[in-house]
Amino acid sequence: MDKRTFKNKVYSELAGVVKAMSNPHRLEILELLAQGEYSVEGIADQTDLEIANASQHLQVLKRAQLVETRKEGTFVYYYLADQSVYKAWKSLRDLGMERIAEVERIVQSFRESKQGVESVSSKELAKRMQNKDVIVIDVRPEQEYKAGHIAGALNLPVEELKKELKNLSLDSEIVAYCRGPFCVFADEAVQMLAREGFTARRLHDGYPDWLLDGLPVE
Amino acid sequence: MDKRTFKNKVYSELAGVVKAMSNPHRLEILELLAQGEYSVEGIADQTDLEIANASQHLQVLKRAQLVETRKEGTFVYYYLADQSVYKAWKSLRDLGMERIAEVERIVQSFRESKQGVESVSSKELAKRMQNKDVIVIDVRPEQEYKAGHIAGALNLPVEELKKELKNLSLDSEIVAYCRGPFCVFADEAVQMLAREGFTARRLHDGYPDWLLDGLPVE
DNA sequence: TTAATATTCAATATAATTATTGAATATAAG
DNA sequence: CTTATATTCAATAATTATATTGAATATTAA
Repeated sequence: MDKRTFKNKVYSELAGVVKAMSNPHRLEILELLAQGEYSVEGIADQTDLEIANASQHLQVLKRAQLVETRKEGTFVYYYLADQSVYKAWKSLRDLGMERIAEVERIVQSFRESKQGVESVSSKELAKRMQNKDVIVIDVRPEQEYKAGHIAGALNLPVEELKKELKNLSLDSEIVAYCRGPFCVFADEAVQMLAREGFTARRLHDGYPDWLLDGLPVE
Repeated sequence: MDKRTFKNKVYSELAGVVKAMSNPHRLEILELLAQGEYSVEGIADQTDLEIANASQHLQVLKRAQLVETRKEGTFVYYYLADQSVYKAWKSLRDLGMERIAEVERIVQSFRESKQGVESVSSKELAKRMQNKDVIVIDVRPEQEYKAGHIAGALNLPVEELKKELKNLSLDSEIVAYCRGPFCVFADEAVQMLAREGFTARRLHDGYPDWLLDGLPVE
Protein backbone atom coordinates (compact mmCIF):
# COMPACT_ATOMS: atom_id res chain seq x y z
CA MET A 1 0.00 0.00 0.00
CA ASP A 2 1.53 3.33 -1.00
CA LYS A 3 1.37 6.55 1.01
CA ARG A 4 -1.49 8.09 -0.95
CA THR A 5 -3.65 4.98 -0.81
CA PHE A 6 -3.05 4.77 2.92
CA LYS A 7 -3.99 8.39 3.53
CA ASN A 8 -7.04 8.18 1.29
CA LYS A 9 -8.27 5.13 3.16
CA VAL A 10 -7.69 6.52 6.63
CA TYR A 11 -9.19 9.93 5.95
CA SER A 12 -12.17 8.38 4.15
CA GLU A 13 -12.93 6.19 7.14
CA LEU A 14 -12.72 9.17 9.48
CA ALA A 15 -14.78 11.35 7.15
CA GLY A 16 -17.40 8.60 7.23
CA VAL A 17 -17.75 9.03 10.97
CA VAL A 18 -17.86 12.82 10.66
CA LYS A 19 -20.48 12.56 7.89
CA ALA A 20 -22.69 10.58 10.21
CA MET A 21 -22.56 13.55 12.60
CA SER A 22 -23.00 16.20 9.91
CA ASN A 23 -26.77 16.53 10.12
CA PRO A 24 -28.74 18.71 12.55
CA HIS A 25 -31.21 15.97 13.49
CA ARG A 26 -28.47 13.46 14.12
CA LEU A 27 -26.60 15.93 16.35
CA GLU A 28 -29.78 16.46 18.33
CA ILE A 29 -30.23 12.70 18.59
CA LEU A 30 -26.68 12.27 19.88
CA GLU A 31 -27.25 14.91 22.54
CA LEU A 32 -30.49 13.17 23.50
CA LEU A 33 -28.89 9.73 23.72
CA ALA A 34 -26.15 11.18 25.91
CA GLN A 35 -28.89 11.42 28.57
CA GLY A 36 -29.57 7.69 28.40
CA GLU A 37 -31.07 5.13 26.05
CA TYR A 38 -34.28 5.87 24.15
CA SER A 39 -36.57 3.85 21.88
CA VAL A 40 -37.07 4.90 18.27
CA GLU A 41 -40.48 6.23 19.15
CA GLY A 42 -39.08 8.15 22.10
CA ILE A 43 -36.39 9.70 19.94
CA ALA A 44 -38.87 10.64 17.21
CA ASP A 45 -41.02 12.20 19.89
CA GLN A 46 -38.30 14.23 21.54
CA THR A 47 -36.87 15.52 18.27
CA ASP A 48 -40.12 16.10 16.36
CA LEU A 49 -39.22 13.70 13.59
CA GLU A 50 -41.42 11.20 11.77
CA ILE A 51 -40.73 7.70 13.05
CA ALA A 52 -39.50 6.36 9.71
CA ASN A 53 -37.23 9.34 9.35
CA ALA A 54 -35.86 8.99 12.87
CA SER A 55 -35.27 5.30 12.20
CA GLN A 56 -33.26 6.12 9.10
CA HIS A 57 -31.13 8.68 10.90
CA LEU A 58 -30.54 6.17 13.67
CA GLN A 59 -29.35 3.62 11.18
CA VAL A 60 -26.88 6.11 9.77
CA LEU A 61 -25.51 6.60 13.30
CA LYS A 62 -25.43 2.86 13.85
CA ARG A 63 -23.60 2.14 10.60
CA ALA A 64 -20.99 4.68 11.70
CA GLN A 65 -20.71 2.82 15.02
CA LEU A 66 -21.67 5.89 17.01
CA VAL A 67 -24.68 4.21 18.62
CA GLU A 68 -25.64 0.65 19.52
CA THR A 69 -28.99 -1.05 20.04
CA ARG A 70 -30.71 -3.36 22.44
CA LYS A 71 -33.97 -5.13 21.69
CA GLU A 72 -36.80 -5.58 24.17
CA GLY A 73 -40.00 -7.01 22.74
CA THR A 74 -40.94 -4.88 19.77
CA PHE A 75 -38.95 -1.95 21.10
CA VAL A 76 -35.44 -1.15 19.94
CA TYR A 77 -33.46 0.97 22.36
CA TYR A 78 -30.60 3.06 21.02
CA TYR A 79 -27.70 4.32 23.14
CA LEU A 80 -24.32 5.97 22.60
CA ALA A 81 -21.66 3.41 21.76
CA ASP A 82 -19.02 5.01 23.89
CA GLN A 83 -18.15 8.06 25.96
CA SER A 84 -15.70 9.07 23.23
CA VAL A 85 -18.74 9.73 21.03
CA TYR A 86 -19.98 12.28 23.53
CA LYS A 87 -16.49 13.75 23.83
CA ALA A 88 -16.36 14.30 20.07
CA TRP A 89 -19.82 15.86 19.99
CA LYS A 90 -18.88 18.09 22.93
CA SER A 91 -15.75 19.34 21.22
CA LEU A 92 -17.72 20.11 18.07
CA ARG A 93 -20.30 21.90 20.18
CA ASP A 94 -17.56 23.88 21.92
CA LEU A 95 -16.02 24.76 18.58
CA GLY A 96 -19.36 26.03 17.36
CA MET A 97 -20.06 28.02 20.51
CA GLU A 98 -16.59 29.56 20.54
CA ARG A 99 -16.08 30.29 16.88
CA ILE A 100 -19.45 30.67 15.20
CA ALA A 101 -20.92 34.02 16.06
CA GLU A 102 -24.26 32.92 14.64
CA VAL A 103 -24.64 30.20 17.29
CA GLU A 104 -24.02 32.74 20.02
CA ARG A 105 -26.50 35.10 18.37
CA ILE A 106 -29.26 32.49 18.21
CA VAL A 107 -28.75 31.47 21.82
CA GLN A 108 -28.75 35.12 22.91
CA SER A 109 -31.90 36.00 21.04
CA PHE A 110 -33.68 32.99 22.51
CA ARG A 111 -32.50 33.80 26.03
CA GLU A 112 -33.81 37.34 25.67
CA SER A 113 -37.31 35.96 25.95
CA LYS A 114 -36.13 34.33 29.20
CA GLN A 115 -34.69 37.47 30.66
CA GLY A 116 -32.22 37.36 33.47
CA VAL A 117 -31.45 33.66 33.41
CA GLU A 118 -27.91 33.43 34.76
CA SER A 119 -25.79 30.32 34.55
CA VAL A 120 -23.27 28.64 36.81
CA SER A 121 -20.37 26.37 35.84
CA SER A 122 -20.11 22.71 36.86
CA LYS A 123 -17.02 23.54 38.87
CA GLU A 124 -18.74 26.26 40.86
CA LEU A 125 -21.83 24.16 41.46
CA ALA A 126 -19.75 21.22 42.70
CA LYS A 127 -18.08 23.52 45.22
CA ARG A 128 -21.38 25.06 46.37
CA MET A 129 -22.89 21.61 46.81
CA GLN A 130 -20.15 20.67 49.27
CA ASN A 131 -21.27 23.57 51.46
CA LYS A 132 -24.86 22.32 51.05
CA ASP A 133 -26.22 25.83 50.51
CA VAL A 134 -27.86 25.03 47.19
CA ILE A 135 -30.83 22.97 45.99
CA VAL A 136 -30.17 21.21 42.70
CA ILE A 137 -33.11 20.24 40.52
CA ASP A 138 -33.02 18.06 37.43
CA VAL A 139 -35.72 19.31 35.07
CA ARG A 140 -35.33 16.55 32.47
CA PRO A 141 -37.99 13.88 31.93
CA GLU A 142 -38.11 11.21 34.63
CA GLN A 143 -36.71 8.60 32.24
CA GLU A 144 -33.49 10.55 31.80
CA TYR A 145 -33.20 11.29 35.51
CA LYS A 146 -33.52 7.59 36.24
CA ALA A 147 -30.79 6.74 33.74
CA GLY A 148 -28.40 8.91 35.73
CA HIS A 149 -28.32 12.29 37.45
CA ILE A 150 -26.21 14.62 39.56
CA ALA A 151 -25.81 13.14 43.04
CA GLY A 152 -28.34 14.72 45.36
CA ALA A 153 -30.47 16.35 42.66
CA LEU A 154 -34.29 16.29 42.82
CA ASN A 155 -36.19 15.37 39.67
CA LEU A 156 -38.66 18.18 39.07
CA PRO A 157 -39.64 18.66 35.43
CA VAL A 158 -41.42 21.96 34.87
CA GLU A 159 -44.94 20.57 35.49
CA GLU A 160 -43.92 18.89 38.75
CA LEU A 161 -41.91 21.93 39.80
CA LYS A 162 -45.08 24.08 39.67
CA LYS A 163 -46.75 21.83 42.24
CA GLU A 164 -43.70 21.64 44.49
CA LEU A 165 -43.02 25.37 44.71
CA LYS A 166 -44.62 25.71 48.14
CA ASN A 167 -42.40 22.96 49.58
CA LEU A 168 -39.14 24.61 48.48
CA SER A 169 -37.17 26.75 50.90
CA LEU A 170 -36.81 30.41 49.93
CA ASP A 171 -33.49 30.55 51.81
CA SER A 172 -31.37 28.40 49.53
CA GLU A 173 -30.34 29.20 46.02
CA ILE A 174 -31.77 26.80 43.44
CA VAL A 175 -29.80 25.54 40.45
CA ALA A 176 -31.68 23.86 37.62
CA TYR A 177 -30.01 21.71 35.00
CA CYS A 178 -31.02 19.67 31.99
CA ARG A 179 -29.43 18.14 28.91
CA GLY A 180 -26.83 20.69 27.92
CA PRO A 181 -26.29 24.33 27.01
CA PHE A 182 -29.02 24.23 24.34
CA CYS A 183 -31.62 22.58 26.54
CA VAL A 184 -34.46 24.96 27.30
CA PHE A 185 -36.14 23.20 30.26
CA ALA A 186 -33.67 24.77 32.69
CA ASP A 187 -34.38 28.26 31.38
CA GLU A 188 -38.10 27.78 31.84
CA ALA A 189 -37.63 26.47 35.36
CA VAL A 190 -35.33 29.32 36.39
CA GLN A 191 -37.70 31.90 34.97
CA MET A 192 -40.65 30.41 36.83
CA LEU A 193 -38.68 30.23 40.08
CA ALA A 194 -37.55 33.83 39.72
CA ARG A 195 -41.16 34.95 39.31
CA GLU A 196 -42.05 33.17 42.55
CA GLY A 197 -39.33 34.98 44.46
CA PHE A 198 -36.63 32.30 44.49
CA THR A 199 -32.97 32.90 43.75
CA ALA A 200 -32.29 30.58 40.84
CA ARG A 201 -29.69 29.95 38.16
CA ARG A 202 -29.16 27.30 35.51
CA LEU A 203 -26.18 25.00 35.18
CA HIS A 204 -24.37 26.17 32.05
CA ASP A 205 -23.78 22.69 30.67
CA GLY A 206 -25.81 19.56 31.27
CA TYR A 207 -25.74 16.18 32.92
CA PRO A 208 -23.47 14.45 30.35
CA ASP A 209 -20.83 17.15 30.80
CA TRP A 210 -21.01 16.75 34.58
CA LEU A 211 -20.53 13.01 34.11
CA LEU A 212 -17.59 13.50 31.74
CA ASP A 213 -15.94 15.78 34.31
CA GLY A 214 -16.01 12.91 36.77
CA LEU A 215 -18.23 14.78 39.21
CA PRO A 216 -20.50 12.78 41.56
CA VAL A 217 -23.53 11.08 39.98
CA GLU A 218 -26.19 8.59 40.99
CA MET B 1 -38.90 32.05 18.83
CA ASP B 2 -40.34 28.74 20.00
CA LYS B 3 -38.35 25.79 21.33
CA ARG B 4 -38.35 23.83 18.09
CA THR B 5 -37.29 26.78 15.96
CA PHE B 6 -34.49 27.49 18.41
CA LYS B 7 -33.22 23.92 18.37
CA ASN B 8 -33.48 23.65 14.61
CA LYS B 9 -31.45 26.82 14.18
CA VAL B 10 -28.74 25.91 16.67
CA TYR B 11 -28.28 22.34 15.47
CA SER B 12 -28.31 23.45 11.83
CA GLU B 13 -25.53 25.94 12.49
CA LEU B 14 -23.47 23.31 14.27
CA ALA B 15 -24.17 20.72 11.58
CA GLY B 16 -22.91 23.26 9.07
CA VAL B 17 -19.54 23.29 10.78
CA VAL B 18 -19.46 19.50 11.00
CA LYS B 19 -20.42 19.22 7.31
CA ALA B 20 -17.42 21.33 6.42
CA MET B 21 -15.27 18.70 8.15
CA SER B 22 -17.11 15.70 6.71
CA ASN B 23 -14.90 15.13 3.68
CA PRO B 24 -11.66 13.14 3.55
CA HIS B 25 -9.73 15.77 1.64
CA ARG B 26 -10.83 18.54 3.95
CA LEU B 27 -9.79 16.52 7.01
CA GLU B 28 -6.38 16.01 5.46
CA ILE B 29 -6.17 19.73 4.74
CA LEU B 30 -7.02 20.57 8.36
CA GLU B 31 -4.30 18.25 9.61
CA LEU B 32 -1.87 19.86 7.18
CA LEU B 33 -2.78 23.40 8.20
CA ALA B 34 -2.31 22.43 11.84
CA GLN B 35 1.41 22.31 10.98
CA GLY B 36 1.37 25.92 9.82
CA GLU B 37 0.05 28.07 7.02
CA TYR B 38 0.21 26.89 3.41
CA SER B 39 -0.58 28.43 0.04
CA VAL B 40 -3.28 26.92 -2.17
CA GLU B 41 -0.61 25.46 -4.41
CA GLY B 42 1.24 24.01 -1.43
CA ILE B 43 -1.92 22.43 -0.10
CA ALA B 44 -2.82 20.97 -3.50
CA ASP B 45 0.70 19.61 -3.72
CA GLN B 46 0.74 17.99 -0.30
CA THR B 47 -2.69 16.43 -0.66
CA ASP B 48 -2.50 15.38 -4.33
CA LEU B 49 -5.48 17.49 -5.32
CA GLU B 50 -5.99 19.57 -8.45
CA ILE B 51 -5.51 23.23 -7.63
CA ALA B 52 -9.07 24.25 -8.53
CA ASN B 53 -10.41 21.42 -6.43
CA ALA B 54 -8.20 22.30 -3.45
CA SER B 55 -9.33 25.90 -3.78
CA GLN B 56 -12.96 24.86 -3.65
CA HIS B 57 -12.42 22.70 -0.57
CA LEU B 58 -10.58 25.57 1.09
CA GLN B 59 -13.47 27.86 0.44
CA VAL B 60 -15.83 25.42 2.10
CA LEU B 61 -13.57 25.45 5.16
CA LYS B 62 -13.40 29.23 5.05
CA ARG B 63 -17.16 29.66 4.78
CA ALA B 64 -17.49 27.46 7.88
CA GLN B 65 -14.97 29.74 9.64
CA LEU B 66 -12.55 26.89 10.26
CA VAL B 67 -9.71 28.55 8.37
CA GLU B 68 -8.67 32.10 7.56
CA THR B 69 -6.54 33.61 4.82
CA ARG B 70 -3.73 36.07 4.33
CA LYS B 71 -2.69 37.46 0.98
CA GLU B 72 0.89 38.01 -0.12
CA GLY B 73 1.35 38.99 -3.73
CA THR B 74 -0.52 36.49 -5.83
CA PHE B 75 -0.33 33.88 -3.07
CA VAL B 76 -3.16 33.22 -0.67
CA TYR B 77 -2.05 31.57 2.54
CA TYR B 78 -4.58 29.54 4.50
CA TYR B 79 -4.27 28.76 8.21
CA LEU B 80 -6.42 27.31 10.99
CA ALA B 81 -8.73 29.93 12.45
CA ASP B 82 -8.25 28.80 16.00
CA GLN B 83 -6.78 26.09 18.20
CA SER B 84 -10.33 24.92 18.97
CA VAL B 85 -10.50 23.78 15.34
CA TYR B 86 -7.55 21.49 15.92
CA LYS B 87 -9.08 20.31 19.19
CA ALA B 88 -12.26 19.30 17.40
CA TRP B 89 -10.38 17.51 14.63
CA LYS B 90 -8.25 15.74 17.25
CA SER B 91 -11.28 14.50 19.15
CA LEU B 92 -12.82 13.21 15.92
CA ARG B 93 -9.54 11.51 15.09
CA ASP B 94 -9.41 9.97 18.57
CA LEU B 95 -12.99 8.79 18.21
CA GLY B 96 -12.12 7.14 14.91
CA MET B 97 -8.98 5.53 16.24
CA GLU B 98 -10.70 4.24 19.36
CA ARG B 99 -14.01 3.11 17.94
CA ILE B 100 -13.58 2.29 14.27
CA ALA B 101 -11.85 -1.04 13.90
CA GLU B 102 -11.34 -0.37 10.22
CA VAL B 103 -9.09 2.63 10.95
CA GLU B 104 -6.95 0.51 13.23
CA ARG B 105 -6.83 -2.21 10.58
CA ILE B 106 -5.68 0.16 7.83
CA VAL B 107 -2.99 1.66 10.04
CA GLN B 108 -1.83 -1.82 11.07
CA SER B 109 -1.66 -3.16 7.55
CA PHE B 110 0.31 -0.11 6.46
CA ARG B 111 2.71 -0.40 9.38
CA GLU B 112 3.37 -4.03 8.57
CA SER B 113 5.38 -2.88 5.59
CA LYS B 114 7.36 -0.81 8.10
CA GLN B 115 7.96 -3.64 10.50
CA GLY B 116 9.03 -2.98 14.02
CA VAL B 117 8.32 0.74 14.19
CA GLU B 118 7.53 1.38 17.83
CA SER B 119 6.02 4.59 19.12
CA VAL B 120 6.46 6.71 22.21
CA SER B 121 3.94 9.04 23.84
CA SER B 122 4.42 12.81 24.14
CA LYS B 123 4.51 12.47 27.91
CA GLU B 124 7.27 9.89 27.87
CA LEU B 125 9.30 11.81 25.31
CA ALA B 126 9.04 15.02 27.32
CA LYS B 127 10.40 13.19 30.35
CA ARG B 128 13.24 11.55 28.40
CA MET B 129 14.21 14.93 26.92
CA GLN B 130 14.73 16.37 30.38
CA ASN B 131 17.38 13.69 30.96
CA LYS B 132 18.91 14.62 27.58
CA ASP B 133 19.39 10.98 26.60
CA VAL B 134 17.42 11.24 23.36
CA ILE B 135 17.87 12.92 19.99
CA VAL B 136 14.62 14.28 18.56
CA ILE B 137 14.31 14.76 14.83
CA ASP B 138 11.53 16.56 13.01
CA VAL B 139 11.07 14.83 9.65
CA ARG B 140 8.51 17.28 8.26
CA PRO B 141 9.29 19.67 5.40
CA GLU B 142 11.46 22.63 6.38
CA GLN B 143 8.51 25.02 5.97
CA GLU B 144 6.55 23.26 8.70
CA TYR B 145 9.58 23.01 10.98
CA LYS B 146 10.10 26.74 10.63
CA ALA B 147 6.47 27.46 11.50
CA GLY B 148 7.02 25.75 14.85
CA HIS B 149 8.64 22.61 16.24
CA ILE B 150 9.44 20.71 19.42
CA ALA B 151 12.05 22.62 21.39
CA GLY B 152 15.47 21.16 20.68
CA ALA B 153 14.44 19.07 17.68
CA LEU B 154 16.62 18.88 14.56
CA ASN B 155 14.93 19.26 11.17
CA LEU B 156 15.95 16.25 9.13
CA PRO B 157 13.44 15.26 6.46
CA VAL B 158 14.14 11.79 5.10
CA GLU B 159 16.45 12.99 2.29
CA GLU B 160 18.55 15.13 4.64
CA LEU B 161 18.54 12.39 7.25
CA LYS B 162 20.28 10.02 4.82
CA LYS B 163 23.19 12.44 4.47
CA GLU B 164 23.43 13.13 8.20
CA LEU B 165 23.51 9.52 9.35
CA LYS B 166 27.28 9.48 9.87
CA ASN B 167 27.11 12.54 12.14
CA LEU B 168 24.54 11.02 14.51
CA SER B 169 25.65 9.34 17.71
CA LEU B 170 24.89 5.63 17.97
CA ASP B 171 24.70 5.96 21.77
CA SER B 172 21.49 7.95 22.08
CA GLU B 173 18.03 6.79 21.19
CA ILE B 174 16.48 8.73 18.33
CA VAL B 175 12.82 9.75 18.25
CA ALA B 176 11.35 10.92 14.95
CA TYR B 177 8.11 12.85 14.70
CA CYS B 178 5.99 14.44 12.02
CA ARG B 179 2.43 15.68 11.54
CA GLY B 180 0.39 13.21 13.52
CA PRO B 181 -0.44 9.54 13.94
CA PHE B 182 -1.22 9.12 10.22
CA CYS B 183 1.92 10.84 9.00
CA VAL B 184 4.24 8.38 7.33
CA PHE B 185 7.51 10.38 7.25
CA ALA B 186 8.34 9.30 10.79
CA ASP B 187 7.83 5.62 9.96
CA GLU B 188 10.18 5.89 7.01
CA ALA B 189 12.81 7.63 9.09
CA VAL B 190 12.62 5.11 11.92
CA GLN B 191 12.86 2.22 9.51
CA MET B 192 15.91 3.71 7.84
CA LEU B 193 17.58 4.43 11.18
CA ALA B 194 16.92 0.89 12.40
CA ARG B 195 18.57 -0.51 9.27
CA GLU B 196 21.64 1.59 10.03
CA GLY B 197 21.90 0.23 13.53
CA PHE B 198 20.32 3.06 15.48
CA THR B 199 17.78 2.63 18.27
CA ALA B 200 14.83 4.62 17.01
CA ARG B 201 11.13 5.10 17.69
CA ARG B 202 8.46 7.44 16.40
CA LEU B 203 6.42 9.89 18.44
CA HIS B 204 2.90 8.48 18.45
CA ASP B 205 1.17 11.79 17.77
CA GLY B 206 2.57 14.82 16.01
CA TYR B 207 3.69 18.38 16.51
CA PRO B 208 0.20 19.94 16.83
CA ASP B 209 -0.65 17.51 19.65
CA TRP B 210 2.59 18.35 21.44
CA LEU B 211 1.70 22.04 21.12
CA LEU B 212 -1.83 21.47 22.40
CA ASP B 213 -0.42 19.64 25.44
CA GLY B 214 1.48 22.79 26.32
CA LEU B 215 4.88 21.08 25.97
CA PRO B 216 7.94 23.18 25.03
CA VAL B 217 8.11 24.45 21.45
CA GLU B 218 10.22 26.85 19.42
C1' DT C 1 2.17 46.95 -21.89
C1' DT C 2 2.78 42.25 -22.06
C1' DA C 3 3.56 37.84 -20.18
C1' DA C 4 3.53 34.73 -16.43
C1' DT C 5 1.66 32.91 -12.36
C1' DA C 6 -1.66 32.04 -8.41
C1' DT C 7 -6.11 31.75 -7.38
C1' DT C 8 -10.96 31.83 -8.05
C1' DC C 9 -15.10 31.34 -10.69
C1' DA C 10 -18.63 29.09 -13.62
C1' DA C 11 -20.65 25.30 -15.85
C1' DT C 12 -21.39 20.54 -15.98
C1' DA C 13 -22.15 15.66 -15.05
C1' DT C 14 -22.28 12.32 -11.54
C1' DA C 15 -23.17 10.79 -7.09
C1' DA C 16 -24.92 11.21 -2.39
C1' DT C 17 -28.28 12.97 1.05
C1' DT C 18 -32.77 13.76 2.71
C1' DA C 19 -37.92 13.63 3.81
C1' DT C 20 -41.97 11.47 2.60
C1' DT C 21 -45.00 7.79 1.69
C1' DG C 22 -46.72 3.37 2.12
C1' DA C 23 -45.61 -1.44 2.49
C1' DA C 24 -43.16 -5.18 4.93
C1' DT C 25 -41.50 -7.45 9.04
C1' DA C 26 -41.36 -8.90 13.75
C1' DT C 27 -43.03 -9.34 18.30
C1' DA C 28 -46.60 -9.43 21.87
C1' DA C 29 -51.30 -9.69 23.41
C1' DG C 30 -55.98 -11.25 22.97
C1' DC D 1 -54.79 -17.43 14.62
C1' DT D 2 -55.76 -12.57 14.53
C1' DT D 3 -54.80 -8.02 15.80
C1' DA D 4 -52.10 -4.25 17.35
C1' DT D 5 -47.85 -2.04 17.71
C1' DA D 6 -42.82 -0.88 16.93
C1' DT D 7 -39.57 -0.75 13.70
C1' DT D 8 -37.49 -1.21 9.26
C1' DC D 9 -37.48 -1.32 4.31
C1' DA D 10 -38.17 0.35 -0.50
C1' DA D 11 -39.21 3.72 -3.83
C1' DT D 12 -39.40 8.41 -5.01
C1' DA D 13 -38.41 13.29 -5.79
C1' DA D 14 -35.83 17.23 -4.48
C1' DT D 15 -31.73 18.97 -2.93
C1' DT D 16 -26.85 19.09 -2.12
C1' DA D 17 -21.94 17.62 -2.75
C1' DT D 18 -18.09 16.63 -5.69
C1' DA D 19 -14.42 16.49 -9.41
C1' DT D 20 -13.34 18.16 -13.75
C1' DT D 21 -12.67 21.47 -17.22
C1' DG D 22 -11.64 25.76 -18.99
C1' DA D 23 -12.23 30.66 -18.47
C1' DA D 24 -11.75 34.87 -15.63
C1' DT D 25 -9.36 37.71 -12.32
C1' DA D 26 -5.54 39.71 -9.88
C1' DT D 27 -0.86 40.48 -8.99
C1' DT D 28 4.01 40.53 -10.17
C1' DA D 29 7.91 40.70 -13.28
C1' DA D 30 9.84 41.71 -17.71
